[in-house]
Amino acid sequence: MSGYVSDAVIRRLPAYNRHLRELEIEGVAQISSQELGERMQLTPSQIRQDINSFGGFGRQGYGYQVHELREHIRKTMGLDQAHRMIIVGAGRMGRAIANYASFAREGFQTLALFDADPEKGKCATEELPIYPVEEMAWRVEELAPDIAVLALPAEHAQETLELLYEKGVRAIWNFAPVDLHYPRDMQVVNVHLSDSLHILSYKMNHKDD
Amino acid sequence: MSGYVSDAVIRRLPAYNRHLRELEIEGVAQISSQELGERMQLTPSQIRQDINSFGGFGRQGYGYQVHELREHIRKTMGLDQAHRMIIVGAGRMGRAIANYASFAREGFQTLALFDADPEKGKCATEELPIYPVEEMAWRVEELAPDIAVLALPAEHAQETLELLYEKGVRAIWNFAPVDLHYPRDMQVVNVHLSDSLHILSYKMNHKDD
DNA sequence: CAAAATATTTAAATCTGTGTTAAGATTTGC
DNA sequence: GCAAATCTTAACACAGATTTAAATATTTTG
Repeated sequence: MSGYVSDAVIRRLPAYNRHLRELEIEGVAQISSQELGERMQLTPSQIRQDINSFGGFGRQGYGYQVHELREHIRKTMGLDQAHRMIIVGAGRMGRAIANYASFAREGFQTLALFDADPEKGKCATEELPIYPVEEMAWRVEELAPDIAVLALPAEHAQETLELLYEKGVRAIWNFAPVDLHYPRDMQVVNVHLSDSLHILSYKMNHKDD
Repeated sequence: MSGYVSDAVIRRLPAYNRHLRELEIEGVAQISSQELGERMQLTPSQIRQDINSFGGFGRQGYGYQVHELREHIRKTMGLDQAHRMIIVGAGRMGRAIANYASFAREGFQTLALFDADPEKGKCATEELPIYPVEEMAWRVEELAPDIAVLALPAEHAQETLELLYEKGVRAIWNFAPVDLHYPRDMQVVNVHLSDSLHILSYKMNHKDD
């Protein structure tokens, strides 16, 4: 049990969490790999192998305890801990993320936004402060966020990452359409919206396969 | 040359397009897999194999013509054609997408938004109409979009997809945190923001690997 | 200008990670 | 206690990435 967790499994962990949460809400206490597989559109064998790789409990002839399994996954993903976020770039995307309530509910608290033009887009009813980028260096030291969201123009993403690294930030959630370079001890996850839309476009052009 | 294009390559196509575009802007006319590999953080061999799989010409002892290669990739991805989009859900995310200028520049035109409460969020300076969801059925027939963006609560995503399918929409860009079921002749690409953030959280908890 | 050296892609072979299948082991429920 | 259900583990198969060898183009040099 509980050995090396492969990349492929890590990418599926959030889906497990999501589906198990639904099951909990529905009041399902236990489930078999067969049934879970149908819901998640995965083969039962893959589910068994996945779950086994990060700590295999599951009772033979019985299935998995929904709550127990979910708690284990949540802990593995670090979702039992609170996270402090800042958002760099207060355009529509930055503000949309800032106000996406479910992140806060899951323990990802947004502390502040930064923008080159802090006045823009004031209309939205938000209680979060928008600071000018010039203040970022010292404010970051003060706020001590552990995650920074990059929702700014591609051309400023790399330099911003470097400043944030200097100030102690070690995790980046990047929405800028650029491939960043970063030190080994920094964690970066990209959300390349444009890429994603282009893949849809590709698939539309190749319905046959 | 030009045989089966693997899924892994398809996911990398947008990155190729992005980097080649940058090279074009910089005025670079030709490039070797070696040099491109450094920029993209891929091994030169992978780049050569990738490019070869979707029609590879590149001149031996010379490299690839930047413009020619990019045009080929753009055509492969269907980016030479215009696309008509509607957005279902006019919350912050929906409106952020609607106003993301670069999509329009790339030929993805947003025609309209739909929302259960069409009055909400009127402050943003937008020229796009927001229609009530009740009108979706007939409006979709009239507008004839080829892509629908789902930026609505998870619980309404599946039924909306089904209605859209009925009305002829065959491509979905899904932002709702749910795994949709859909017919074989429909193309769906997911942007699971929450999942992506959770993966970042996981990585922060496992810096060692 | 021809021949050798260099750079670079192409194509085939190998390796690695991931998913699937199948056999074995454990628990449940009657 | 036995049959059915279900997980666990190991073996197998496949896709994707890397390495190696071969082919071809360009540049250099005498």
